[in-house]
Amino acid sequence: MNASPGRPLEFDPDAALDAAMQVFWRNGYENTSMQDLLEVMQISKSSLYQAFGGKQALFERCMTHYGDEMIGSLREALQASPSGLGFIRQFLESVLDEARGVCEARGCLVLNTANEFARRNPQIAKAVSQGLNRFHEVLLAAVERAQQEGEIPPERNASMLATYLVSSMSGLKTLSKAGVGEDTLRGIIGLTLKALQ
Amino acid sequence: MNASPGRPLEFDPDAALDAAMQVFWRNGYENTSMQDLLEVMQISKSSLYQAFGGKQALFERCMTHYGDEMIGSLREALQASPSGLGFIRQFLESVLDEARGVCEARGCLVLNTANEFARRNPQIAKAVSQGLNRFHEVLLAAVERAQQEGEIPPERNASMLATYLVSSMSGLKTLSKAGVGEDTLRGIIGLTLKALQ
DNA sequence: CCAATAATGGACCATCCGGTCCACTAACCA
DNA sequence: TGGTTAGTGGACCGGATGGTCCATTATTGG
Repeated sequence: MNASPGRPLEFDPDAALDAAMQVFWRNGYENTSMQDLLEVMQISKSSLYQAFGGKQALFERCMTHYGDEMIGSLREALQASPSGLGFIRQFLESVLDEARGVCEARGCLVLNTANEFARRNPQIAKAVSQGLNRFHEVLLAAVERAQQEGEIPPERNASMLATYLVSSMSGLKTLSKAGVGEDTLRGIIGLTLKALQ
Repeated sequence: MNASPGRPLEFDPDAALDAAMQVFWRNGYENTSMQDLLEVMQISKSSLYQAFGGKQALFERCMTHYGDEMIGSLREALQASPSGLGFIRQFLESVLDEARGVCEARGCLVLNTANEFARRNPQIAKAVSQGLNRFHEVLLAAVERAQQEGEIPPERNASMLATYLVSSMSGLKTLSKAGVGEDTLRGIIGLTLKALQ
């Protein structure tokens, strides 16, 4: 009764979704064509429409998928981290990998999308907003933990600091994309961390 | 001998360039079509290619034009401002206009372009880098003036602080595009200003 | 008035866009 | 084995894309 009647899928929907996410992440929405998607997803156009509905619907699922993956690994990193502030530093310093060329400077899918669409598309604006909130949640937990651990003064507004960190990360990602060097990014990170005190 | 032989231009190249810049600024490069450009520039396609060479060449000139305009008015504002730090506050708070709906949330053309192209297009990457440097120059002057006026400790690295301000502005613009509210943006600005001390 | 020069409008181009449709095929159940 | 269900490949769609080309028009200097 688990197996549905009829011909089974010839591809792994999760793998296809992940592949699509990677392309959207690298190139943005407008700059990713159907053909690009079909190539990396290893799928025929019919299957894409059958399984995901269309380009924008697929994109929205990619946004959610991105959030799931990112927030998941961030939560793990926070739990594994010896200190809340250490996690925050590690979070900010992850941008250095891009500058060092360890990985592509493709930024963050949520922030990229915020920049590409602004508020022109309400549906996507909502997805962006949700994505941002999820990042905020994790950072809020990290700030509160750092406060309990005495690394951030307890009287500071934790939610505000979490938002500040999102904003800082956004700026760092953009400057990284603009080709700003590792040392400069390090300096900004230092200033940002000092602002938490 | 000043007048060139042949038929004279029927349009004002500066006005056309400015109109093109506005559209690119609002919609980004990929999301601006030739038709969009022709409409706002009030020009025929031949004239556009004749006068500007093509879409990308026009875009690069728009980037420069944007820098000229922005840096010019920022310099004026800095000179007119009663204090260096006051100018910096005013600079950061300009993002609130977008959140309040006073003007469109179209961000900053240079930062938008950094996000849209990353480093995929070397020519445009160079234009972005130049644009960023020009902003850095003005902010550096503002920080140094604030230091002379005793509003920022003289031992702080002025260039680093200027870069930090560029990064902060970038984050603010992105969050504004993402629909973050005015009060939240105000909070981030407060934290950013405190980091200068 | 007549070449020479140069801007203009608009036709035209191949290509790609996202999306639809349908004949074909593969798996399930009876 | 036969009928039902559903995924797949590929042809096809109208429209938009950025870009080219040329005949026409307007202005110059001689």
